[in-house]
Amino acid sequence: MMQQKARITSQQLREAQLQVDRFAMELEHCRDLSNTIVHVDMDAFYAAVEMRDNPELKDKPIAVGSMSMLSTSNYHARRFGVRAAMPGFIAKRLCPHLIIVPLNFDKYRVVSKQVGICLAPTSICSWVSCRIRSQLQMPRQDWPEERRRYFIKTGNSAENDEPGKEVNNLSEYELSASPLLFEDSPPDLQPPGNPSQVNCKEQNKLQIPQKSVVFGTSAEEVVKEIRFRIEQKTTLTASAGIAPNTMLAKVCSDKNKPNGQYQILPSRQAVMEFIKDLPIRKISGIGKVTEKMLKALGIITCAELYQQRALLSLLFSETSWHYFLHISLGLGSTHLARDGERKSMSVERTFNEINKAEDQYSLCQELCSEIAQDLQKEGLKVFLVLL
DNA sequence: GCGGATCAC
DNA sequence: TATGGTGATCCGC
Repeated sequence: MMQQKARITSQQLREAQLQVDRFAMELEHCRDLSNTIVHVDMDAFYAAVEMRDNPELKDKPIAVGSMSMLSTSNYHARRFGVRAAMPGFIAKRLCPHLIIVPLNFDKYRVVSKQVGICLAPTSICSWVSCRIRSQLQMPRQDWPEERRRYFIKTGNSAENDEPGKEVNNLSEYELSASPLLFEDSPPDLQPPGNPSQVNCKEQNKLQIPQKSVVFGTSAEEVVKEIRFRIEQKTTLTASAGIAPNTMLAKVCSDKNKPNGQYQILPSRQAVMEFIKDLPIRKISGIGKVTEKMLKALGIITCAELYQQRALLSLLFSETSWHYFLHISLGLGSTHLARDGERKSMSVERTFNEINKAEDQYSLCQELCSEIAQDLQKEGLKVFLVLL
């Protein structure tokens, strides 16, 4: 490639520059800032689940996997350089006290579904992968304050509420208006009969709500609400990114990790400001090899990627330089469906098919019951309310 | 259409 | 002692 580069004449480069800039102008013309994409990412997911279920592991450096291969580590272990995809025996050398916990996929799957349910009532569309990365498209209309109010759990009652235990406690009101649509909602999360009783009197139980929170309706607030719901339901924390497209939202979700969120406001200027000094390696799709190739051309940041756009169009395939140009302009997908089909049952599929469907209601009903059945197989019980 | 390379997780 | 498994995409043949 370097030889190829050496053969490029300044004339060729000028022509390439014109062609690329024409294309860049078209892209700029089509820039869409009207969507809000949220990327939710669980913090050290497997390790967090293991720590939650075994308090002895708290405050200790742990990793999940085996002596041959680790899937992830907690933040304590990361201080020693212990990372995902690292062989366990090497991690042991870096951190002799490291505790390696074997994988429990069945457990992660259950928690994953729980997190998925936490997304549903705040969004119109979500997608949850088995590894718990999830993205969702908003916006929700303004809901009444009661619907955005939560009581904060106290004590240790947060973990592992048994599915189906609290069915009897569901009130008529909760079924229709509660943000919690699942059957196994802990009783202390029920909406207030009287919103003013913020500092609740004791009810001779430990798990009495003492404080309530109300989330706003901005994207930032909705995402805070989602993370709050996840933490209340699973005792695990999540980070999130909010941006006008999926590519940026994913990068953002990493920015204030763990247990934080970051938003790129929907303006061209905000996007460009964020992109400017961002190392290209942070972008999903740019791996070790591509990073190294571009580094050889003097490209580390997105701004440099843009500067070299003409050269890149001569050295790389069309798909590749188009991809690079999109990145350097801060452009990305503004919708979640990649193609028509996805294997896993998901709310996203529901959303896409509803959009196309002639008989929206009956299809929605059908797919919702499918989702419910799916979740029941995992031992979770849900109400799906068609509005 | 197939296999290799790259990438995400 | 010991460095994964799977699926997606792109590319060249």
